Amino acid sequence: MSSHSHHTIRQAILDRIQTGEWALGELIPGEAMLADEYGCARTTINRALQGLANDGVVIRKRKGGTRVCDMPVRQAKFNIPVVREQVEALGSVYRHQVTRRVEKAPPTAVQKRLGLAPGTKSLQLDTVHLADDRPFAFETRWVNTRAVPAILDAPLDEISANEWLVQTVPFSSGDVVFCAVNAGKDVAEALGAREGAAVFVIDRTTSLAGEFITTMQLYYREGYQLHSQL
Amino acid sequence: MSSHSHHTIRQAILDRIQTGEWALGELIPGEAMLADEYGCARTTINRALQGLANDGVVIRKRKGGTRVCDMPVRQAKFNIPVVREQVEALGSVYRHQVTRRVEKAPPTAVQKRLGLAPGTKSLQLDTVHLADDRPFAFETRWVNTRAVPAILDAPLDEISANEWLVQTVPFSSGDVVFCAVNAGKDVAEALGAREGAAVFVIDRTTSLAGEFITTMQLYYREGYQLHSQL
DNA sequence: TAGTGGTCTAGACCACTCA
DNA sequence: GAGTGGTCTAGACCACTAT
Repeated sequence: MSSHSHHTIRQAILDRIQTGEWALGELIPGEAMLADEYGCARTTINRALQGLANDGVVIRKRKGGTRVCDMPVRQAKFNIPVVREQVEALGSVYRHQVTRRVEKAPPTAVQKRLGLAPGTKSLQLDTVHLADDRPFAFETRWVNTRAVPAILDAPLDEISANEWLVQTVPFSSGDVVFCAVNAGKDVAEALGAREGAAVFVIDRTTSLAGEFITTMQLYYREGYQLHSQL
Repeated sequence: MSSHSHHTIRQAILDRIQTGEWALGELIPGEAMLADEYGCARTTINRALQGLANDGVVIRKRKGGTRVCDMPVRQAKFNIPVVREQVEALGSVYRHQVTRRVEKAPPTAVQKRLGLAPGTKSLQLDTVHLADDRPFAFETRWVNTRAVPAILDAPLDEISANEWLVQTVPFSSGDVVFCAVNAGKDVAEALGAREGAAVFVIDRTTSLAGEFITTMQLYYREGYQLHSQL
């Protein structure tokens, strides 16, 4: 009876795919048939298959049936934690320093990203994140003060802009880009690295309800790695 | 009362969180209560909330209720496609070249990763992936021939090892690491880049049913970016 | 121990899409 | 037009855990 849980059935079906019972791209039996085979309700099969579809293992189409994904695209889910938590997870003491704070009209690239009218002022913030007083990451950020005016009064020496935003504007959406760059003079200096060092970068722009909030680049110190399961 | 779809309700609840109706870390009403409020079955509320929990927006505990996640960890889901598809998605012609193919005992680091007994031979493969005959990525790989003996007879000049493995051993699990490194002499040469260039690396080890299949590092050409939504 | 989420069921209807 | 997945419901029981 416990073999009727959608988890169990999902794993059972995955096994049958992995053992090659159904080849890549092949149609697998319909929900009704599987429900009959496993002796459970169709709803349960549905959940199991939706889970597999969500993981990219199968593709489902109404009337088209369910088939094994013929070009399995590996999906990896990453957690992008607040820097302070990363540092503390390493057992180090976190501290941050705001190295620049100005209000001015951003360069056009940033202006476009934030969807601002030309000449609109924004808040530019550079922050160095420290682990045990050694540089851990360097952050350059522009904040759309029109969307989040309250940030001008935030105590950014006590709480990093990132955390302040997370607490104030939670669950905004946006996009992320990962890449590698050679450290320029400014980044190298902030991180205490040599110029030209390979640095891992997270570039992120977030918005809420269609309004852009902030855009930032986070340069991690050398050797940083981002882990995930797949 | 209006729309009873779990998508709609999920969005409605998310809105109520984003507008601050429920603060970070705060308990939100139980399923039964929400079901009553929205005039739908508890099952429907359950689906909506499970979705939000899956996205890290809320945390749910039996008896503890559902509360807004107080330290929102941004989650990003990435697709890691087969290199050929990446190249073709750019509108370029894909080709690959196997630059090294030897069977020998791997260094201890690789031996441990693949869970091999000391001295066990493995297949080492270096591959250059080309886009319009220009280097796109450089791959170094070790394959556990005990787990996948058939690869010794695979036509790896026609199909890349990656694709052959994907088709032969689909949906294996494993882990991924992203990082940035300065190109060494070999990588620089393979990619046609200068030594020391910042290179984006995907390091991946996959296994199936507890047996390690393969481990590889994929070095992308300069300027490569990995995109995602959050 | 009581309360909350987790899940299964049986039945129903709908929406999409392939032929 | 017909077949398949998508979803909602009402009810039931279970499993976990906070108090």
